[in-house]
Amino acid sequence: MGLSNISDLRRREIVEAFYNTAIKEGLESTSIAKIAKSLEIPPSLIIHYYKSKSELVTALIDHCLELYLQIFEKAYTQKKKSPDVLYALLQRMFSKDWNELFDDGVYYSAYALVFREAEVKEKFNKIHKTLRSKFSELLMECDELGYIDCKDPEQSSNLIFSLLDGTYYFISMLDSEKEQKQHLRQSEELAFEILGLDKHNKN
Amino acid sequence: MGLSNISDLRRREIVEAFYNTAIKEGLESTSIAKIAKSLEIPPSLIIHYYKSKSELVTALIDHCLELYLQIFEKAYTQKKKSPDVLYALLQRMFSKDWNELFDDGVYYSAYALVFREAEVKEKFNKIHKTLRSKFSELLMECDELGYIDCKDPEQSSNLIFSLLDGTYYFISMLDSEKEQKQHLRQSEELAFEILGLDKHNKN
DNA sequence: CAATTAATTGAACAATTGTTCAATTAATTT
DNA sequence: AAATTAATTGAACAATTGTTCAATTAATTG
Repeated sequence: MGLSNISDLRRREIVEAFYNTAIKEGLESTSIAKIAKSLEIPPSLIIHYYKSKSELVTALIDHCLELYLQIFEKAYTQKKKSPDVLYALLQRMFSKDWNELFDDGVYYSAYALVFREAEVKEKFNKIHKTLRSKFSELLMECDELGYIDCKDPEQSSNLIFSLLDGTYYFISMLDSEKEQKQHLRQSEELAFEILGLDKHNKN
Repeated sequence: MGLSNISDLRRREIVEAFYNTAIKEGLESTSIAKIAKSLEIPPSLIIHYYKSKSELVTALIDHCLELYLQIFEKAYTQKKKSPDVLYALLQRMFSKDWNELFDDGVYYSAYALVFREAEVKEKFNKIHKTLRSKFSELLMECDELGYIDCKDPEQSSNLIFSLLDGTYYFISMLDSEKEQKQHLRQSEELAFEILGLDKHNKN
């Protein structure tokens, strides 16, 4: 990472403090003063690195989306053979620990901005499309190897992501972990079906 | 509706002004003063009807969820035979006009509170479970009539809702209506498949 | 070391936040 | 019509909001 000079370090430090404060207090009710307090610096120093609040919010969204992207990237580079990658990835995607890699509260707050700020909409759109097309490529490879039965990889990718996003959306409302896991299992099963795979008869 | 006395009317009026202001300005940056301004009343009158801001937010969430519920309820009571209801409902659910019945920006902002306020979490949970179980009942009826092939209606209901929610989540990031519709069509198709139905060969 | 650039501080700013309260007007009841 | 209750107003509140700016300290360069 090219965080050479002290300026870039401070900038990152500030955004991370923003992120951590937002987890506890909520994105919209996290003020510059609160971030400053958590870093034990004066608020004016924050404005020295980010000219305005909205610039800071933009930086946070970039930070979040980058983090989100990295979580996926990591999964792709773990194993070698495409089918192994796919199998491991699917299993992780539809699991609780995957979900806990990232704070959903902050994420949804940021997501709400999509409806008012075109720039934010674009950012989210870009990341999600990247994720889907990467997954689509993986599906294509697996299909060529005869590991899955997938006529339209792009479509399957979309469906699996929609299913995934919708599942996380729903389980966030649930209190019991048991229920959450049950829903994840159901969705995972359907994901495997979409790909013409039987989860427990890995062939 | 039992909105007899002037007090209840005012209360509703205030919440609706809140909702409408939040559509434009965002939920979190809609202040009591702004709501008051839009109604041309002093802020103190709002606090007279809702003791605090958080009480007002609670009322808005109730309003939103009620609205959301009503949209579904309406669909159930339109036709008589279960299969017709199901077919019409599915088609509407996965359509753009359905999506436009409600402001998603406000909805997601409210949803973000799920992660910090247990009370809000409970409310959302309740509504969504109600919706899913109602739909599940409908599936059961349709299955008994041999219209669909559905081993586990509850599970199918969950999957279809997850798919639906995830689809709306994604298309909110898209600019072009064409793309949005395409994704909706894909998801709708899968929904029909889940139920063992062929959309265009209605039998 | 001197000079320059960058980082940090603290005081001050107007505007807005949610909320309180006493005073006034309007509606309802006796 | 008088008395009581409810609705509405406007002024005031301390606290916090984002932001500016001049002054000071620290780091880097010549």
